[in-house]
Amino acid sequence: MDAESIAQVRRFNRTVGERIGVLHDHFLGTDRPVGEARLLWEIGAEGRDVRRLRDRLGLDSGYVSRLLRSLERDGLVTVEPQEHDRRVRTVRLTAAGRKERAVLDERSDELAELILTSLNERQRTRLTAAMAEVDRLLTAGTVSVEELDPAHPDSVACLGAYFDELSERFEEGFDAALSAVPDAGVLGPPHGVFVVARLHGEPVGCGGIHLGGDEPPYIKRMWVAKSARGLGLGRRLLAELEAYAVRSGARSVRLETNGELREAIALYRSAGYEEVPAFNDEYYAHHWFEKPLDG
Amino acid sequence: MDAESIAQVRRFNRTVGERIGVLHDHFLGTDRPVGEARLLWEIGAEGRDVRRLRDRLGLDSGYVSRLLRSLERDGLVTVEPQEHDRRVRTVRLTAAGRKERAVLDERSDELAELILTSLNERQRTRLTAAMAEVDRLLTAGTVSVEELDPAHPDSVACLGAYFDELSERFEEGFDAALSAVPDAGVLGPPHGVFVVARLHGEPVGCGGIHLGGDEPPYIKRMWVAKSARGLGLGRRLLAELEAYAVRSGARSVRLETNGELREAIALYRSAGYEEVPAFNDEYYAHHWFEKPLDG
DNA sequence: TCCATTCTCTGACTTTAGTCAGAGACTTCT
DNA sequence: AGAAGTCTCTGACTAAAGTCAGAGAATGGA
Repeated sequence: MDAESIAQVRRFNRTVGERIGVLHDHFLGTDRPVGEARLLWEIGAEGRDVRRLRDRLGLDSGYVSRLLRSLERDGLVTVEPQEHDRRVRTVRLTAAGRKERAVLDERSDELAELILTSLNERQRTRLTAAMAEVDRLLTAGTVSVEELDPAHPDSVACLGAYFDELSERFEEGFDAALSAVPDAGVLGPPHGVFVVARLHGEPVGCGGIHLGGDEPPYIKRMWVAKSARGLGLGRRLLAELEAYAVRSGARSVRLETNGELREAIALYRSAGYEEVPAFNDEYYAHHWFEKPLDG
Repeated sequence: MDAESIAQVRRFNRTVGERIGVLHDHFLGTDRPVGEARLLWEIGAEGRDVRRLRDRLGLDSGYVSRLLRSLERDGLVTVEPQEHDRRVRTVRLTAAGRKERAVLDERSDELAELILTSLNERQRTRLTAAMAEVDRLLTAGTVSVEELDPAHPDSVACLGAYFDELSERFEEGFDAALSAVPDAGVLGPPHGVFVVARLHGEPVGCGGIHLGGDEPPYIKRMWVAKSARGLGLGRRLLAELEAYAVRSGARSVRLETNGELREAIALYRSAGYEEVPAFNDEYYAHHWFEKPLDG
């Protein structure tokens, strides 16, 4: 790693820590300890399971419990057992809690404004653009990719979201039953692998590969959630699947795609895929690609 | 302020807070409470007065005192009365203290590396570029500009640094005695104003304007420290001085500059200054400018 | 010289933030 | 049905972080 990059990151950490970190805690924590405020914020408008809260904030279970008790005493939240599993408890904001949360929300806005007001129009535009870039790239660094059973709830959630998106984007809609690999099962072990990307624990992308005897392996169901686009995640999932193919001794990989999916096509081309004649009769495919693997 | 900018700043605050803030404290605070570590860091290689430390970190005097006592017990710092004012005490790092500080330094590097390693080469370049931009603009937002007596030590420091820089940049050197406004005093009240820019309390830029009877006011001694360039500070100082001219009822302002000072010339042109025939006999001037003020 | 002010320190506190070891209610697996 | 495991909670702690009211030394100005 070159020293100049490291020095730049350090300068950034310092400036941002001073300018935002400090202000942030001061702003949020005026009426209420920071711990409680963070918790209140993290509960969200919909309510959340206690264990999720703990995970998200990385706190001890006893500690969270105590914080919740304190918020409950102040009438800001209610804690009730979940319908289906009465061990798990769900926290929900009361009307007062929502109000308090709205105050935090406002404070966040004020802080943001405070940062922007000292700049002129042009600087402001540049700052927000640069912040968006930093935000995107830092977020990209926290996405994890793991192999998962295609039947795992998170895999199923990804595939569902993918199919929904296809229905929306294809003029004729999308029916999984017409698609050549109707059962996602073949994408999992033993003849393949299915990977899921997570951001803060939430599944935000997936992809699978199937090893088919003498034929080159076949990549399918590549998807990235709208909220996680622009992070280079598609490329990363693709690389993961190709690496698996290489480990399995494959000399090339194949995939096909629909003409509507322009970003995907661009990704495949830029990742070294070449268009080839149709190698299957996938109903929704317009383009067939193959990439040689020299690993 | 538009909502989208605010939303972007908030997203940024959140991501950065999670990714850097949290890691930062964890990294620094492994052997030593965060408070002590921050203090140790802030003392710096040269030593620092206790009250400056307090100011910089925004802490209670009793608290700082206690932290220092703890660091002293561990043999990391020495605290001694200042030469000239024995009420003020100066903290200095011992050899052991410098060693401990070097460890913190290394941790900072490691944290920076950690952030970069999860990215590929291209993303890394983009990230550091964007960070530099954010850093610059956030810093720009904390620079304050105030009117100051030209004889104030900070004004004198700026002018000294300015003259040193001119000596370096002009092939023939620079001698203030040959310059048309030899006494900076005329730039202060009652016939003018002298402004100094500060970043974290340190003077980093200056400029003065002199109202000369029937002639248009005359801007002189505009300077920005190397460490503070790229923040749009020159433009800001200029605007400040022009605003003063407007308040004084002037219809235009004038200035002259040396051909070596290319950034300055570019700034003047882009700020609306037009080159005019020489209106004085400043020894070091090559270009004379005037800008109409319609305020 | 005296008085107001500045600066740092000490003692006596409080509040936050967090850890750890169970206990008890509930689910899931066999 | 019984055992093993999950999830949340309580009690009993500790360490860190910070506040507040003086006390005491030193300084600057009238």
